[in-house]
Amino acid sequence: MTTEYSGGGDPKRSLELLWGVRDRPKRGPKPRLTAEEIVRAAIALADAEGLEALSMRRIADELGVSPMSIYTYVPGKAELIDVMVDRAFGELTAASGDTWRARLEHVARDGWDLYHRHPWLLRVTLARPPMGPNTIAKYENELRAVEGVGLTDLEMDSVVALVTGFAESAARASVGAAEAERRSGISDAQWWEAVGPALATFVNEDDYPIGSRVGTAAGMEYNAPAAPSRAFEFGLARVLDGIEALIGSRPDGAGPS
Amino acid sequence: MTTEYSGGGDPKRSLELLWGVRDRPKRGPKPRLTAEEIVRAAIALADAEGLEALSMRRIADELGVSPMSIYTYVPGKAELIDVMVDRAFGELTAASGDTWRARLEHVARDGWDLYHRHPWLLRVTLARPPMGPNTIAKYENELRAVEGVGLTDLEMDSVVALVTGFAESAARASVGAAEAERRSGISDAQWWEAVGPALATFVNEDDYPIGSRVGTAAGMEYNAPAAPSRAFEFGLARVLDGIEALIGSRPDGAGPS
DNA sequence: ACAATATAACGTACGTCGTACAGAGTTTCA
DNA sequence: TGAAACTCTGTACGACGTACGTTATATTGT
Repeated sequence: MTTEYSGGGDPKRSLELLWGVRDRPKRGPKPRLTAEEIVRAAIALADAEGLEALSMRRIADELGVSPMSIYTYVPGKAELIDVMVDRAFGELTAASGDTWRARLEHVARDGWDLYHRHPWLLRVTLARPPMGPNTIAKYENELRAVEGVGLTDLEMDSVVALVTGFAESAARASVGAAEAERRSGISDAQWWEAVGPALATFVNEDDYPIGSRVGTAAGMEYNAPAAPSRAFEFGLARVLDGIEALIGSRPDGAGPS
Repeated sequence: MTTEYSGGGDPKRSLELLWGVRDRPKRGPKPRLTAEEIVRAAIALADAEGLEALSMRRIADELGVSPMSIYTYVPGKAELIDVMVDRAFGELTAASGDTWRARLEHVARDGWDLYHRHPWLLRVTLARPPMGPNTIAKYENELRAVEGVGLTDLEMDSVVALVTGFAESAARASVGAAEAERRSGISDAQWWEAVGPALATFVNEDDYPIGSRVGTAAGMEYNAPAAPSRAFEFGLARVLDGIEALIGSRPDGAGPS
C-alpha cells in the first residue's frame, strides 16, 4: 500500500478541479458539500493518519455522507490527491532574502517544513505534476531565487531541481524515521536493542571495521531527536557550497540582490 | 497503492531469512521451493511489472504453487520485500578509484544504475533498513570511499548519506518520468500537448514570467530522452564540489588515495 | 399548478488484496 | 506402527476503488 500516482485522469476535468472553476448547477438538490471541503477533510485525514488511511470510505465517514457521494464532486481518488498536493503547495512562502544563497536556503527550509507538516506528500509520485495554481506559483517562486545571478535558463532549472530534490530527500529520511517509530511503537534505540544482539550472531564486526566505527558514532548521535535536522543542515550547506562554486565561476559572479 | 514498509516483523525471524540460515527440517515432505527462489521470482516480477503488480498470488502463480504455500518459506509480504531489497543491494560494486571524488562518484553512479534496474526499490521505505549481508556491505563500501580524507566519523556518515540520497532523488525523478510514460501510454511531449492548451485558459503567462521562460527552455531540453541523466550529472558535480569545499578546508585536505 | 429535466445521494456488487485458519497429504523418528 | 513434524491447499474475512442503477430533490418551461 500507499504510493499514489498523480496526473492520471482526464486533463480537462482535473484542471477544472484544480482551478476551482465549478459552474454552479442550476437544477437538482442543493449540494451538501463542495470539492474544497472534501479536499480539506482528506488532507486532515492524511495528516493525522497517513496516506494509507486515506480511503474514499473514510473521507465519506468523516463528512457524514455515503462513500459514493464523494464521486459527485471528484472524478476519483487520483484526481482528489492531485488537488490535495496543489493545496499543500499553497502553504509555501515567498523566497525573500538579499542573496541567492539566502533565498535558496529559504526554498529548502520551506520544503523541509512542508513535508513534515504533510508527510503524505512524500508518498505521491509527481512525475506529471498537478498543474494547479499553487504548483505553478511554486515553480515561479523557486526560480525567482536564482534569477539574474548569471546562470542560463537550463542551469536555473537544474539548480532549483537540485535544491528541492535535496530538501525532499532529507525530509524523506527524517519523516521516515518518525513514521517508523509511530507505526511500530518502538523507538530507534529500542529497535536497535532488539536487532543488534541478534545481528551480532551473524556478523563479525572485524569484517566491517569502518562501518562498525562510524555506525557507532552515528548511532549515538542519531538517538538524539534533532539528528535528522542536523543531517539536513549539513547537506544543505554542502549543496549550496557546490552551487556557489558554479555561480562564482561566472563573469557576473555574485550577481544582483 | 504501492509503498511498502520495511522492518515490520519479528527481528529474529527476519534476520534468519536475510542471512539464509535455514536449518534444514528433518521431517515432513521435501520442500518444493526455497526462500531464495521466491525472492528471485518476486524481484523478476517487480522488475517487469512494478511493485503494484507484486502480490503473493502472482508470485505463487509464477512458481506454480498455491498462494498460501509462500507463507511456508516467508512470514509475510513485508519480510519478503526486506529480503528483495537486500538482494538488490548485492548488485552494487566496490567503490574503487584513486581519489575520494572518483570513489564517491562511483557510489552515486552505481546507485543511479541500480534504481533504474530495480525501480521498485524507490517505493520501499527504508527507515529501518533490512540488516542483511548486502545492506551492511553497502554501508561499509560507501564509507570506504571517504575513509582517511580528514573527515570526522560523523561527517563521513553525513557525506555518504548526502551522496546516496542525491543519487536516489535523481533516480526517482528519472524513473518517475519513465514510469509515467509507461503507465499512461503517453509521452511527456504528448501529455504537455494535452494539458498545455487547457491550462492556457486558466493561466496568464505574464503572471509567471520566469517560469514561462525557463519552463519553455527546460521543456525543450527535457523532451530529449537523455534529459534525466543530464540532471543527474549536473547535480552530482555540484554536490561533489560542495563536499570538496569541506574536505579542502581541512588540515590534511586532499587526503590519501 | 404541473410535467420535464437535471442533479445529488445512495445501495449493491465485482474483483482485487494480505493472510488467518483448518485440514489433508507426506516424510522421518521412536 | 504410531506419533510427530512438516508441506501444501481451499476457504473465508474484511478491506479497497468504483461501475451501475435507482430514488429523492430542486429548478425550469408550460
